[in-house]
Amino acid sequence: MGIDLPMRLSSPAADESRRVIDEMDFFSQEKTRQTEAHVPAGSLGIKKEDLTINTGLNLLSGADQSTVDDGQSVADHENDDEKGEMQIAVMKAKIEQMEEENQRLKSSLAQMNRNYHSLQMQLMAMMQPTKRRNRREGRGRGLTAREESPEGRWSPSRAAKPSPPKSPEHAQEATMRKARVSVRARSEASMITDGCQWRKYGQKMAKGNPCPRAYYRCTMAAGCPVRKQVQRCADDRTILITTYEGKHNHPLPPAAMAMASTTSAAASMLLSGSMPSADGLINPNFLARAVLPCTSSLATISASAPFPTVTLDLTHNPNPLQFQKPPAQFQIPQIFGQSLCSQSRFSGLQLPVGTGGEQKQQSLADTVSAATAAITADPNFTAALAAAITSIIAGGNGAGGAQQAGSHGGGSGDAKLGSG
DNA sequence: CGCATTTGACCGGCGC
DNA sequence: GCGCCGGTCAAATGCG
Ligand SMILES: [Zn+2]
Repeated sequence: MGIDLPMRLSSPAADESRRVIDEMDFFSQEKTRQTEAHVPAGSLGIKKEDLTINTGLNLLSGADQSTVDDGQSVADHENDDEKGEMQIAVMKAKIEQMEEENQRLKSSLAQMNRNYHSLQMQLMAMMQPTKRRNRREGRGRGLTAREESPEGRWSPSRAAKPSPPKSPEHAQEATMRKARVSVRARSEASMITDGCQWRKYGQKMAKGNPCPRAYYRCTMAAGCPVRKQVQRCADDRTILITTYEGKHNHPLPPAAMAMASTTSAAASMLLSGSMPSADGLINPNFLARAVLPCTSSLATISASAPFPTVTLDLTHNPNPLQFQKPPAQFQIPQIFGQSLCSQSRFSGLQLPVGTGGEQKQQSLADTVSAATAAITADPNFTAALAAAITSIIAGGNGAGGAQQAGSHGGGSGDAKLGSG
């Protein structure tokens, strides 16, 4: 019946299943991260995604079956009705078995999907229900009674600051959140393309700077806490300073991945300043090289600000200003300072930036993306970085930045920590 | 119509 | 307490 379905389903079905797997993977991660959250037994509908998934499975097993069947029938050819019937019976039995298994898988998947959607619902519920309180309702912001709980919106970053950490886990998050990574790159464009989608939510005139500062937030996923601010250097307007804050909530496109894991890695490491002494000897060096393998750039850590800030300098700018910039730096940076100033594989990084509007798609060639791509291109680095970060973070105090790096290089993860 | 950007108002922290 | 300042919000507006 339905068995003679396409055998060519290979590509589309495979695609489908792959996507499914991705989802499940993501789901599992999410689940892991959210296990603590209590599950309100609510009605959650199964969307068509379920159908899609099931269909895919059916197709797969069906195709398998049909293939076998064809072979058999051809081989047996003719005569021997009994034999043929036997065969048919056997085949039917097999088919039934397959169907059973299919059913099991189906239900299993359905279950998983339910869980997934449940979690998603919870997430949505956490993000949206409060929506916005009517704050500037009557001109006075706090005047109107707050009917809704002050929580509910994606409070984390905001609320994390003043309130004391409730658990060590939170402490870790808070620490991470404080971290910032700023990237300075040469770019004509108003904003560098880093693979993420950003929505502008504000713009201010900086004090000593004629150029305004723009505030963006990540829109790739609902509730993604990542923010970034973009500002042009006052002295050299060709230099764009992008400061990232927070960690992404969701899987990232490959282009953004390296960037994110890089920054996240740097941040994580720097924040874990309390690195265990033994490891401390090795890790910093490794990370120093890992974070920006062969870049003619500088990475500095500034402790002057309330939050630790990692600055990646991709400008390769002879301009002495940036070198003398921060008078108050930690001693840690020497590690970075040294090891990061070398080689010049990236020297041409100046940035092609399509000033014309049409090249948008190619504008991936923006500075950061270039660096990112180059970094990504080196599997060894990625894997090693992932492994390193994962081990450090996880071993240290929680899954903070490991999430990104880990998810990326996860597969080939355990590469060459010792290669350096 | 739904989305993103613009833009003035507002808030909390900080220094005076 | 007041005002400045950096950061954020959300109505209005623009755009596809
Ligand atoms: Zn994000």
